[in-house]
Amino acid sequence: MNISAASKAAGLPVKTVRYYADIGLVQAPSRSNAGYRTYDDASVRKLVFIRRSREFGFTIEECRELLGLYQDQDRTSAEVKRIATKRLEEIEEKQRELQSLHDELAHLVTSCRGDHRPDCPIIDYLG
Amino acid sequence: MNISAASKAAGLPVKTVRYYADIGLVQAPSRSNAGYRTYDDASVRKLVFIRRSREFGFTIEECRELLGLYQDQDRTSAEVKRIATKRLEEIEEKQRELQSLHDELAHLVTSCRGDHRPDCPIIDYLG
DNA sequence: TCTTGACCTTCCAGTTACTGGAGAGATTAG
DNA sequence: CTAATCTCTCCAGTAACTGGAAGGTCAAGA
Repeated sequence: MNISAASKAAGLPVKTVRYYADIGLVQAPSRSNAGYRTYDDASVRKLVFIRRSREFGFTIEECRELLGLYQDQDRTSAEVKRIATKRLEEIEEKQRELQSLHDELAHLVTSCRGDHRPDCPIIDYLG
Repeated sequence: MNISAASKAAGLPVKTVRYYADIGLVQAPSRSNAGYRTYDDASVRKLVFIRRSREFGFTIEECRELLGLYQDQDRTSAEVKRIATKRLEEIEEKQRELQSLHDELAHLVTSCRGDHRPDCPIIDYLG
């Protein structure tokens, strides 16, 4: 499988697949005579694993860690749960921040008449 | 006022204040004989304006736009409201994404026993 | 007066996770 | 055979800073 087939199968851009190989996340198993990267199903599975983990907001380094656990037959589910729980807490923290941001900004937006006059409570508040 | 006094007054790191000058967001009004940047109260007010806008998640370019409106006596509150409303919609979109992410991950975390055995629904789901 | 330490300068590099493009070689279809 | 498509490597850029090196400046104390 050449890189574009692998990238389609994994749902990732070709550039990204190459990038993941560069940073040592998922190497192409081998090269063709012409030097083309050749992928097999196992690599594609790893790429899919990474794509999904990234969609969950795990950083590349967390993906590296998860991938290590994914490939490790002896890992305990406790280790995986620890990482996922940490990530969940980060999401919850982000949600709280976003909520207070939202409320404050929504208040400003509703209190601004939004007409052609120059007085604006948003600017007054920011300045 | 030297840069460190201005940075304290504005609540921003010195590096960031210098950076904002480099990208033409807030120039230091003048330099001392020794070449030190000298800030006045007006610059500090602009820095505070930017810090608060950044805390609201406006990008640097949006800050530039808002700063233009802030300094423009002829701007209408409608222009400001337009930018703030756009930002509010982005926040709401982000909240929805984060919520579905949260629910999915929370489901996985609760379904994982988190013991010393290797079977783990989180890994099963991601892989 | 000298020195010490805090403060200031510029410039370069690194961060995160890619993305775009140039220039060149390989492969495939018609 | 040629044109289109694919692939390669390498370089540079994104956003918004942050860290550090090397060196100039300033104020206070011995």
